[in-house]
Amino acid sequence: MVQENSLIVIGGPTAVGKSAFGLELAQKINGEIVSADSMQIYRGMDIGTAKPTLEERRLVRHHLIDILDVNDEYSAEQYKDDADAAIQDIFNRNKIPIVLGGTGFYIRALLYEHNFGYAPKNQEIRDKYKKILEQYGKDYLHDILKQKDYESALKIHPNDTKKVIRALEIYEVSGQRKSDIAQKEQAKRYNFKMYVLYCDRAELYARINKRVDEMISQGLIDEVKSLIDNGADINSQAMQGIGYKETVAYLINQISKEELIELIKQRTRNYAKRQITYFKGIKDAKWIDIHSTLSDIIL
RNA sequence: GCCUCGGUAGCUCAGUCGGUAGAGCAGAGGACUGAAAAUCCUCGUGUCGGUGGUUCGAUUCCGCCCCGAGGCA
Repeated sequence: MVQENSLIVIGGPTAVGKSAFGLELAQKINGEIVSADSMQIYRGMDIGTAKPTLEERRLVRHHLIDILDVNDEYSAEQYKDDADAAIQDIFNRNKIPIVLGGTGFYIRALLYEHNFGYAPKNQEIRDKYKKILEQYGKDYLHDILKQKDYESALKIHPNDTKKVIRALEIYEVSGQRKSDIAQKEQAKRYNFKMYVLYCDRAELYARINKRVDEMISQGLIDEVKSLIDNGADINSQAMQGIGYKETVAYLINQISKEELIELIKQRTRNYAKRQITYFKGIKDAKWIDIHSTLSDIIL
């Protein structure tokens, strides 16, 4: 499925300025944007995800934004398929795809061979192991994984029950061990040039703080309220997004408005740090300072 | 003015029956192969408010002073 044509990939932590950068780039090189953002994919989540405006989307075509309902589930594997289709479509129209977003896992799944195997989500299996977890504890759960997939058990910390359960799920659904099907080499699926935007930490955090203040004044709270009024499940994947679950806590009077704002800022900062760590792991990426100009880096 | 309770890591606080101190959060670093804005791992020296005294030794006991909260006049 490797393409002859090359695509451009832009990653980086939240609030670093990816969208503006991508918009400018797309217009210069006749490109279209393929979003790699696990939250902008949901309809109705606009303010809290800093989604590109309709105007911006009119200027440059964006793919994989607003394709899901808030209560829909999604996965990296589905993202890979959807992004493949969008990229193919863009190539077919002789334009350049610009994959842009902060969800590193999606980008990696798209760019490199992962061989997820046939092990889709299976709620029954998850519930079964959750029950075991509640009854017998983390270590017991981890011991089960040790018996079934020793190698994976070594890699996954017993406290990381979410990953322990997924490994068990893979084994039970597919009959294969996660450690067996996971590919080590991770061949590229596309020809691409990847860039990660960065700036120093203090500046990034200042940008985040400012952006959160803007989200609040733009009506984040009303956005969450209306999502809920329209039937959004508080426990859905989408509602776990930063800014959303905190606002829910505010709406049921668990925290004050001041606490809400501080909490969103803090969580967003924590998240940005995790993103940076994740992108560091993508070796083919070139890091570029946000203060450099387009011409400094492209072509 | 008097009384009481506080003043310990950036923040909230614990603790030392006298041998110079530790949690949570923040912050930093890391992991991540069908949930990823999720989930998880590692990292804690700071004039223990100031000053004098008792003591081999005080952040811990005593005196005085400063700051904060509350109470009584």
